Amino acid sequence: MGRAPCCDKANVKKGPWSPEEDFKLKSYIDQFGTGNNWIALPQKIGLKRCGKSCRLRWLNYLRPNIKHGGFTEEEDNIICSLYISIGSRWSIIAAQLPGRTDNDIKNYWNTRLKKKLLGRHRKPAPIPGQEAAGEDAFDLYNLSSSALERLQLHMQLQSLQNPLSLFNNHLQQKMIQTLDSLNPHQLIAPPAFGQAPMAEQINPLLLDEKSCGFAAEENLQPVGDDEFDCFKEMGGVERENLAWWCNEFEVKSTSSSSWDSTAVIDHQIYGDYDMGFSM
DNA sequence: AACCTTTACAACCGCCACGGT
DNA sequence: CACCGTGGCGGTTGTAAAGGT
Repeated sequence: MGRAPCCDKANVKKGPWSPEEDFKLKSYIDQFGTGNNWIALPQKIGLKRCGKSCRLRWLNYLRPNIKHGGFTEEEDNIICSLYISIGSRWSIIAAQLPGRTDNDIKNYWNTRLKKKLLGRHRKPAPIPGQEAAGEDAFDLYNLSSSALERLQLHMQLQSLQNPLSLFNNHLQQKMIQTLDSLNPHQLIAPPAFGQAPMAEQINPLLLDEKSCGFAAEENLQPVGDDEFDCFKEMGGVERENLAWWCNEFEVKSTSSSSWDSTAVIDHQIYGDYDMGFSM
């Protein structure tokens, strides 16, 4: 037996909110508050809406000091930094951006930022019979799409900062090949791990006050024991083997090397990714 | 002008956590 | 301790607008 619905679906209006509905909801909440009961609220004010729908409407559009659109470059930086480190925890990300809602940020990421930063991945044809050996090979395919996306994004950011390092590192090249040719039957051979960056270069990518100025804010949950969620998914990979992932990532909020995709085009690092997206 | 595709964003859905009973 | 109701969250869908052919 399934759970009971939160409201009577048959008698509930769906779709876009009318100005009248907005007015009813807003003026009631302004006057009486939500009463800590969203489910009962629409009945009180005579709205044929689900309580959840009322809550969403209020939180995303009607409550005071909500900003829509016009994301600044600084906000872009914060969203990207947090997405890399904690993934799609939009509510946490939204908590760092006053006036922004998780829904807004999620939409913005999915429709614009992601394309701007990652480009469009041209799915390659599978290569028959190509398999890599190695007893400690790890299967990138088993990473979630979110984790892959974050790895890819991180590599992109690293290339922005230090384009030459990309070509000096065998593993990174291997990873790029793998991301390009990924299919369910392929494994990647274990790379040579003697080329990890020096220890002092390793930055666990925790966003600190110095670089971003928001790590100390109370709403930001710790990213974990100085590692990325996406790295945690690679259970079979030894931590030190991933050291190269952690080349210092500096939020480039002060220089011209911002998140502008044109910088990436110059380097032509990812030929398989269309970085020509412009906003 | 008509049609098709892409983009942007509002809204819905279902799952999960939590507090009250 | 189990159950229930609710809030919160992230993923997904629907759709209008914009752009392209």
